[in-house]
Amino acid sequence: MTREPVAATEVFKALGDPIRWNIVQQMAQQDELACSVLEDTLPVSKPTISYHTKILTQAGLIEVRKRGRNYFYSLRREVLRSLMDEMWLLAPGPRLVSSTSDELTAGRTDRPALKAAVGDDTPRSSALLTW
Amino acid sequence: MTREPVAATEVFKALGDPIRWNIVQQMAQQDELACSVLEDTLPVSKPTISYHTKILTQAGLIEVRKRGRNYFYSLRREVLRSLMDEMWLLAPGPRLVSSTSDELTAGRTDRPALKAAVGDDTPRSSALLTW
DNA sequence: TCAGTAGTTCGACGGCGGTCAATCTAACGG
DNA sequence: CCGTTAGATTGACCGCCGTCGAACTACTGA
Repeated sequence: MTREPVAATEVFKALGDPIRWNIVQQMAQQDELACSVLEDTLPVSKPTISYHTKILTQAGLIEVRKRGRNYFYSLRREVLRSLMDEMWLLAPGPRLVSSTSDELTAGRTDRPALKAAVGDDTPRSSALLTW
Repeated sequence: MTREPVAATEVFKALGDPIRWNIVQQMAQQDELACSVLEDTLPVSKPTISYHTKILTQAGLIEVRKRGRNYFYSLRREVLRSLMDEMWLLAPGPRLVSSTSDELTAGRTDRPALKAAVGDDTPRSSALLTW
C-alpha cells in the first residue's frame, strides 16, 4: 500500500531482473495484463510469478486489481516517469521524443514474447531527437 | 572492455544498489571523480569500493582513467540516456526539460554527501514540463 | 634502491534473492 | 454444497551479492 514515493534504488532493483523487466514491457503494451498471460509467456512456475509481481508492487511499479478469481496488473507509468526525471538530472541532453508513434499506439496484433524470449533485451528502434 | 551495448537489466541491476547509485550521483556532479574521494565519502572499505566500481564499469556506466597511481572515474551519460530512451518507450508523456539549470551547471561549492548520507534518495526539485 | 602509498585481487563469510513443490484461500460452476 | 480452478503463501534449498582483512601490484619520492 506504499503510497509514499519509493526510493530510486528500490525501483532500479525491481527492474534489474530479466523476468521482471519482461513483465513491465508486456504491461506497457497491453495496458492491463491478466496474470494468466504471464503464466503462459514466462518460463517460470506460478509461485515465482507471484513473487516477482509482489516485488514490482512493492516498488510501486504496478497496480493490482482483483476481478472474481482473476488478477489483473497494470503499469504505473508515473513511477517510471519520475525515475526518468531523476536520471535526467544526472544526464541531461537530447531526448527521443517521437519514435514513429505507430509503434506505441497501433494495435499490437502480433503476439509478443513467448517462453524462451525472456532474455530479449535488444533495444527497439528509435527516431527523432530533440531537447 | 565490452563496447557492445549492455543489456538494460544489467544496467538497472548496477543502479539498484544504494552505494553504487550514490557513486553515480557524485560522478554526475563532479564530472571526473578521484577514487580517493569515494573512500572519503562512502562508509565502506577500499575493497568494497573497488568491487562496486567494477560492477559499474561492467555495466558500461563509468569509464576508468589511470593517472600515475591514482584512478579517476567518469560517468558515461550516453548509457544513462539510452536507458532513459528505452524506458520512455514504455511510459511516454510529458518530460521535465529545464530544471532551473543553475542547479545543474552552477559551481557546486558545497561538499556533497558525507559518510552517513548514502541513503539520501530524496528526489531533487523539478520544474517546467513539456512533451 | 627502497620504504610508503593507492588501489586492485584474493579468499572467506553471512545474508539475501530467485526458484519450486506443497499447501492454503477464495471464487466459480454445477 | 462440493469439486475445480486461479493465484497467493509457506518452507526449503542454493547460488550469488556485498562485505572485509590480508596479500599483492604499481607507482612515487627521497
